[in-house]
Amino acid sequence: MTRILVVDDEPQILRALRINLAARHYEVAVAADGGAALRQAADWQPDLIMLDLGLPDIDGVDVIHGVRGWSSIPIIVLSGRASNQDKIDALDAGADDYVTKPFGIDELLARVRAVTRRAAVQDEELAQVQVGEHVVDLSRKTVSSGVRLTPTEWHILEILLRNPGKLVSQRQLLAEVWGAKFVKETHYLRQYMVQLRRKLEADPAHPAHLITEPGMGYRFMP
Amino acid sequence: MTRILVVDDEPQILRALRINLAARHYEVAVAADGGAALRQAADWQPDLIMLDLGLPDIDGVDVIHGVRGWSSIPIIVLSGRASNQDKIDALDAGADDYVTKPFGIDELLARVRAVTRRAAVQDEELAQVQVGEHVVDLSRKTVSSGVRLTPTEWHILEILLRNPGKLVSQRQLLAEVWGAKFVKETHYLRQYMVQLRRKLEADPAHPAHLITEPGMGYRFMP
DNA sequence: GCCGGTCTTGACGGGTTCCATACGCCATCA
DNA sequence: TGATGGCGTATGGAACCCGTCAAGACCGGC
Repeated sequence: MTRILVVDDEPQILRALRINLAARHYEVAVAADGGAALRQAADWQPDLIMLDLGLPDIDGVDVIHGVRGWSSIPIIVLSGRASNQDKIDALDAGADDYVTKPFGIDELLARVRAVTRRAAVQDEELAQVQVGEHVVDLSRKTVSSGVRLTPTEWHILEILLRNPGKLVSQRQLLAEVWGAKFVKETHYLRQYMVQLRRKLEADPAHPAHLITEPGMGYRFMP
Repeated sequence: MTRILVVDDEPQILRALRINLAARHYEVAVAADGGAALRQAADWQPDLIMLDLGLPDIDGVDVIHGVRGWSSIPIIVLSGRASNQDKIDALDAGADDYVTKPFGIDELLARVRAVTRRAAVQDEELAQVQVGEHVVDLSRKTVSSGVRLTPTEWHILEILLRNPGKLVSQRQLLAEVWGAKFVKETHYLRQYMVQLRRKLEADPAHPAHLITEPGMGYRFMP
């Protein structure tokens, strides 16, 4: 189910959007200011953000920057300001679409579908990945032959599998799984890479798919 | 260079868009009706399509369907019809954005950047450089034929490859890789240039791509 | 309160990478 | 022709990183 974070400081708009989106079977969370929005975006990991530019604490464009610093979640801007420069600033900051109030709910929903369409295509393609003898299903969180993974193991494996063939730095893995304060704790990774290889590799001592790049990071080889 | 196909039946709009886009260094092709648009899209392989809905031969939504049948090229719809249903139909047919005439050229350009941004991210990942017999992929941190590089080797090679044909001073290399305090330790560089040439050059004693400029620095020749 | 699974933390051996030193070659210039 | 400076190459030890084992801490369900 698609998770949408709605950010607006007007309670009645928040309420109207929540009801309309929930009726279309979206999962909805709300935030009333920029600080809450950034926190929610990080904690709740929405699939899309609807962002009003006129927030009480932080300027909307800065919220976009704040999110784009670590994520490429689609962002649709809702705004009362119809001026061209506002649109340009928001879009160039990293917004995916810009809708001017007042707007029809049906148009908004169509834009939501348009923006999420691409991301959905990519996710579906990545749903199942072959790792040696095993098939990993990322959306259903299952592995063939009854292999079971712990939450932390899933988290690490997902990051690696979403970047096939690409080097993923230890720093990035530690920051995404444990948080920014743990980027030096490389032995956490060593620990879990052993576990993953034991569960997925045919010969855990000589891994063929979960590869170490000494001094740099790890890599998933399809 | 980004290639944009502009589809509109009004010659003056076609002309205005062509001039404005060309001024921003986009490569532009035009089509005046739906048939020509579908042909051009297939033949010319644009990176983005700007599509007017009011075409003389085919309905704009059907043009979108025609393109989406075989491609996921980004499509921005330009339209005089401001009705909600038109927007919804176009977006659900597969358009990425919908702009209502009249529009500001700056807003349109911002939307072009927003729509092409995601595709651009994927293109960046094709940052491959040919070094003699080998192909170096900077984003994935891989070299063809199983050649492996250490972190320091990567660091030096990246700086050189990102400045193709340009002289990079020893001072700059030492400062970037080891820090400002090491700008005199030129023997570090000699050490690692040997290693890089051994791993990448066909004849390491007579390098063809990783060139020394005596007394000044090093240069990567494509 | 007990128990199983999971996550954190510590310690150790082996291998690789990095750094330091030494030496030979070559071009330039006196 | 000899001195000099910059460069390429070889080699050894130190530091670092990784994989592995093991044990304690934490957390949930029963």
